[in-house]
Amino acid sequence: MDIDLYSYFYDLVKQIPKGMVTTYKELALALGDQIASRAVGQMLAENPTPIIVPCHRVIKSDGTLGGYNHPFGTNKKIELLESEGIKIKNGVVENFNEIIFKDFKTEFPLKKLRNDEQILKEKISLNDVNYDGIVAIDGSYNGRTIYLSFVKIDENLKILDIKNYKDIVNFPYIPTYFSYREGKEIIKFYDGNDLLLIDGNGIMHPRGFGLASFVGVIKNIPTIGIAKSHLFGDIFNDKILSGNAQIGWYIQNRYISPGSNISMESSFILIKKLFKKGDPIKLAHIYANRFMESEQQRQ
DNA sequence: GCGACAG
DNA sequence: ATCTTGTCGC
Repeated sequence: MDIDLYSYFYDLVKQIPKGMVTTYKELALALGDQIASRAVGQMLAENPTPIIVPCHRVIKSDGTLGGYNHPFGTNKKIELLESEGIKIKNGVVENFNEIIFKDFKTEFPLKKLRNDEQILKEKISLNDVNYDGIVAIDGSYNGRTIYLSFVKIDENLKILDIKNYKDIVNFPYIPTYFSYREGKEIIKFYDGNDLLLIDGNGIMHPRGFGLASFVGVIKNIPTIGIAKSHLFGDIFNDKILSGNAQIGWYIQNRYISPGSNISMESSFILIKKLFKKGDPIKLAHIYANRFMESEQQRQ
């Protein structure tokens, strides 16, 4: 399923009738997961066609207005809402409960993605396989444009090859749904039989299926997730657990987990070895940024 | 009121 | 990852 979540979302916003409002949370629920609330705000901020897509009709769950991307900011939002008959007092919408629109016609796309994951997740293997080389991957973003770098390295972090790709993403960043933003892009451009080091998590994920697992299963190659911050699991010294089961490692302030086609133990040994020389994701990040800046120079 | 929230 | 249209739980 390759959904353009931006388009799907703007179509949802168009359903809010004049004279009514909805909330960021209700739109997130219509997408299929409340965790997308902030992404709703982000997509509204990027609304390419204000008024046509009536983003001014979206307010916060407590009845206050929330932001508006306009030189006059929230004042413009108030003006638009009042012109549609909405009463606002002290920055709060009156009769909030009577005029809140919740009846979206939707197929809950994020729920669909979660269902699809259940099938893919069965294909995760934590058995070691052979691979050609090691490739570290990172993406830099400017709005909806991604600049992706694939940096082939040896075990001493010596750079052997660099490949860069530029694309427009069709999915916002939503916590725990990072696969559908960056993973789709990695899958689109990567071709080979290397071990991939990916900026995010593998099996160390609330649904056991993070970005590195998504890529590892779909490409059927070994992948390791390397995250800079904590998403899921309980840290005990250098191990990260979910219940009794180990799901990852905490090494040098990084959150490491196998994606697929590699064992927990091999992930540890390889990452330990690489980290003695440096952080491969940081390396890929430098090249992704450099690529982004050089492309922007070309304008 | 402050921190979480993979990037 | 950027540079700010959220929500929940402590």
